[in-house]
Amino acid sequence: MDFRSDQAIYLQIADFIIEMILTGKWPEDEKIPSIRDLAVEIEVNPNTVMRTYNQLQADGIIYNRRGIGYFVGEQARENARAIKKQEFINSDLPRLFKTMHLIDLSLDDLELLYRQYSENSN
Amino acid sequence: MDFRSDQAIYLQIADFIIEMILTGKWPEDEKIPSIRDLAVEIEVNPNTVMRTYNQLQADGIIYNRRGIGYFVGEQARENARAIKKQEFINSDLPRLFKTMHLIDLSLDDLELLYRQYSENSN
Amino acid sequence: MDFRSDQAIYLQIADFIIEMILTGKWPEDEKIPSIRDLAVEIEVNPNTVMRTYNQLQADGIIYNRRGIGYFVGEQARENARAIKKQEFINSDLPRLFKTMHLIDLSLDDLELLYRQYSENSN
Amino acid sequence: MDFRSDQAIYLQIADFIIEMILTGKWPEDEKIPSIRDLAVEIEVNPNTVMRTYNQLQADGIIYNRRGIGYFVGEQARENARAIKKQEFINSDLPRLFKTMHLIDLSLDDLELLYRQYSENSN
DNA sequence: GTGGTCTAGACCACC
DNA sequence: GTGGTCTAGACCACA
Repeated sequence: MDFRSDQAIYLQIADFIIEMILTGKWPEDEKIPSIRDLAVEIEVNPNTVMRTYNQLQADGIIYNRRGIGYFVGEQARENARAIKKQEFINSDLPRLFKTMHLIDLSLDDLELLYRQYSENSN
Repeated sequence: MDFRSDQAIYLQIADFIIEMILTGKWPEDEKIPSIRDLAVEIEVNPNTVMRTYNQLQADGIIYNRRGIGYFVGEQARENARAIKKQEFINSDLPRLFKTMHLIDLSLDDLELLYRQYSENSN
Repeated sequence: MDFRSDQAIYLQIADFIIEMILTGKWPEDEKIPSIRDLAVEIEVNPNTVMRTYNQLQADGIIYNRRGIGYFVGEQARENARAIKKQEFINSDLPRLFKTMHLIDLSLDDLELLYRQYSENSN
Repeated sequence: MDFRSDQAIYLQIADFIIEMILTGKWPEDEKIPSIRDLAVEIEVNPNTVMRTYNQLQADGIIYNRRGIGYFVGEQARENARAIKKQEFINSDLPRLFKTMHLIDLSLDDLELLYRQYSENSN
């Protein structure tokens, strides 16, 4: 796993976990890697992973059983998707549209770029 | 002026100035507010405004006449638009599209939201 | 049985057993569930139950006959009540009163809440 | 400042700050000590203080201005008192009353203990 | 100066 | 084994 430098590592780990959940690779109530294991695997300090887990727990996406580990929460997929969607619509989109307007980029242009992106990611 | 906490203030000021230029409110060669005046008006430290002006000058969007002040540069609109566009396509869009995919938001959904946004901003 | 996360599970189990004893549901010299059985019933690790039983035995509330099981001790009710009372007065109450003072809750308010609680628990 | 060992230090610091706010010693919009300063004063690691500030910010009790510091939030007194009160009524009180019942302690007994406590804290 | 992040390593309670 | 807390110290961006 390699990290971008423009965002905190613990947030990028959170995005990774949310992706695992949203794509169904980590189903509901499944145990997720222990803090130590994940830290070793992605080569970061355990404290950094713990910070990620703390936040995801506060968001209701994962939960924790004492001495056992962390688990994917009930309805984590729905919750995570809802949270992400709200964030997206409330804070990303307005900025997106405003920028599009400023740089004179139409919806059609955006559609074109989207198709290019889709092709490249296949 | 109120600032988001997820981006440096000096960058948000830069965006504001670019918006003024792109929308034509500050035309080419027009004097822009002095560092001190702008700092007072938007209630930030003059150092912060200076940082904004320095960067915009480095980008060729504004220029400065010693002892007189800062001015909108020649072809500032074109330059600013080109810079914004590059930024947008290279760094904003990919993450945008990835998020859209994760939260199951289609281009059609986006179009709908765009129309809602357009109506509200009128 | 579901556990709060703000206290060790083995202590919550101890509270449960003490409650059984104080309310007379488990009378003196009666055999209590085996470690294994209780562990299965409340879905915790047997080690955790063992820890509870060890402590209760050390407190003189239960005793154990090798190969047979654990039993409610002689005068377990009196002992348990005395221990709980000491704990309560020495460590719970001071913090309680301090909090009451901070949130501006009077003895009269407390009395009111007590009546509400009594009604609901009937 | 000396800390009990039965609760995390960062939570005890939070309680201290809430007390400062509730008693009016730190009024609304007042700057609170910087992370470093408070850490030096109470002789803990800055990370520990930061943890406290993070939580209080999440609770809406303090807020932060980039590069300047942390401040007592708007209506922090009301919010803090409300949060504390909810916690108290929902989680402390039921346990309190249950324990009182188990150890055969009446409201009158409690009142007596309260008066003793009040005298001692003067 | 301010906070934010990260690492390294320690100790602890708990399961 | 698990997580939770704390320290020490570093580096960074920002105001």
